[in-house]
Amino acid sequence: MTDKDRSPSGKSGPSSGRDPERSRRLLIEATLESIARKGISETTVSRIIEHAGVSRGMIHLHFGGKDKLLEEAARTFCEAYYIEMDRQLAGVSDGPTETIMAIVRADLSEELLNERSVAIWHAFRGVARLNPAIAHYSDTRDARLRGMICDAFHALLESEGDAGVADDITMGTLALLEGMWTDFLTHPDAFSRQAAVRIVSRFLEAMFPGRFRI
Amino acid sequence: MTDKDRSPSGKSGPSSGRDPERSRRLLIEATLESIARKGISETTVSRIIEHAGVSRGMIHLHFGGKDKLLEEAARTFCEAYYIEMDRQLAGVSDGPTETIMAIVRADLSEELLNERSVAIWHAFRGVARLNPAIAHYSDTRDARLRGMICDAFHALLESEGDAGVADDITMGTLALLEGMWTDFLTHPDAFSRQAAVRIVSRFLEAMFPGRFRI
DNA sequence: ATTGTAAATGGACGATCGTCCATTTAAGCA
DNA sequence: TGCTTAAATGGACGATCGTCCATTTACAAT
Repeated sequence: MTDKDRSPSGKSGPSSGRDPERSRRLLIEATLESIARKGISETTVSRIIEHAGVSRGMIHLHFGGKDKLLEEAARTFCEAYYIEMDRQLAGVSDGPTETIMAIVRADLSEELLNERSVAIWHAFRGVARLNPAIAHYSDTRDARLRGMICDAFHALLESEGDAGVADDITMGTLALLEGMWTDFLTHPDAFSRQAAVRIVSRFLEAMFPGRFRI
Repeated sequence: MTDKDRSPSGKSGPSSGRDPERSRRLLIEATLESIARKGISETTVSRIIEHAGVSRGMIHLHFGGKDKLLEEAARTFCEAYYIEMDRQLAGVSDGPTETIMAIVRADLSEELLNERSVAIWHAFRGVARLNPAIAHYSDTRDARLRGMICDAFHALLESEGDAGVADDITMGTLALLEGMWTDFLTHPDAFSRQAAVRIVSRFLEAMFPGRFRI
C-alpha cells in the first residue's frame, strides 16, 4: 500500500477536504433529488449546488456543464435500477416461471417502484425524445432483461407455436409493467403493489394455464 | 340573424382582424406544436408567439400567463383524444368483444398514436406530478373509457369469477396500451401498430379463448 | 364623422438562467 | 518550510426568461 492510498476517500477527514469523487457523487445525488422533488424544469444550477452544498463552479469543473450532469444523473439512476434488479434476482434460478415472476415482483417492489423513482423516470422520459443521451437510458428495459424474459417464455412454450410468440408475450409483459409504473405515477395513493402483481399473474396464467397460479 | 353575427369569425376578413377566439386557438396550437417539436422546457413565450404569429402581450391578455396557457393546451390536447376516440367508436356497438377491440384499435391508430401525440403526452406526463392542473389531463384514460371496457369485460365474464376480475383485466388492458405508447416513444421506427394490436389480442384471447381470435 | 370599447401591440422591466474564470484553499512533495 | 498542483470557490457576465402596461389599432355604435 503506497502513500497514495491515504487518499481523501479514506474516512480520516470528517467532511471537508479534497475529494473530487465525493463532489461528483454529491452533485449527481442532488440533481436526482431535485428532479424528484421539483421537476426537471425547476432543477437549476443554483438549486443543485445548494442541495449538494458545493460551490457554483463545480458543475462546470466536474461535468463540463449542466447538460452533461443531467446525462450522468440519468446514467446513474438507470444503473441503480439494474443493480437493485440483479440483487433481487440473485437467489432465483429455478425455472422460467420463477424467473419471470421474480422479475415482475422486483420491478414492482418498493425498492424499484416508488414515488421518487417514478417521478424521476417520467421526468427523464419527458425530455428523452430531444436528448439522445438521456433517451438511451430511458429505454423500455434493456436488452439483457428483455432477453432473460424472452428466453424464459421460449422455454415455457417449448417447441409449439411460432417463433414470434415468445417475442410478443415478452413485449406484452414489459408493456404491462410500464403501464403499472404509469398508473403509480398518476394514482400514487390508490396504487396497490399486490394488485399489480396479481394482474400480471392473471394475464400470464391465462397464457400458460397452471404455470402462474395466483 | 342580427348584425352581431357579422362577427370576425365569418369568412369576410381574409386574415387580419379582431378575433379573440382565433388568437386563443392560434396560441394553443402553437404551444402544442412547440412542445411536440422542442419539448416543454424550450417552449418559451417568445417561441410560442413566434409560431402563432401574434404579439407578446397576447398570452397574458387571453390566458393570464404562460402557466394557464399550458394548462389550456393540455386540456385541448386531452379533449382531442376523446373526440377522435368517439369518432372511431361511433359505428361499433355489436358486443363486448367488438367494443374492446375497437377501443384498442383506436388507441393504437395513427390518428391517436403518432410521433406528435406521444411526444406531447409524455412531455405533459413529465411535469404532471408537480402541476395538478395538468395532472388531471394526464390521467390514464378517463373514467368513461375505463367504464366502457370494464362493462364489456363484465359481460364477457358473465357471472363466473370474482367481482374484481373484470376490474383487474380492465386495468391490465389499459396498462398494456400505456406500455405500447411508451414503446412507440422510445422506438418510433421499430414500432409496429399491427404487432401492438396482435399482442393485446394474444393476451385477451388467452383470457377469453375463442373471443379474440387473432 | 365622432366616440367608445376592446383587441392587439411591442418594448421595458427585474429576475433568473448557465457559463466561465480569476482567485483562494488544501494536500503532496522536495 | 516553501513549492507545485489540482480542487474548490463565488462573483461577474451576457442571454433569456415571463410579466406587465402604456400605447396603438380596428371595429361598432352614436
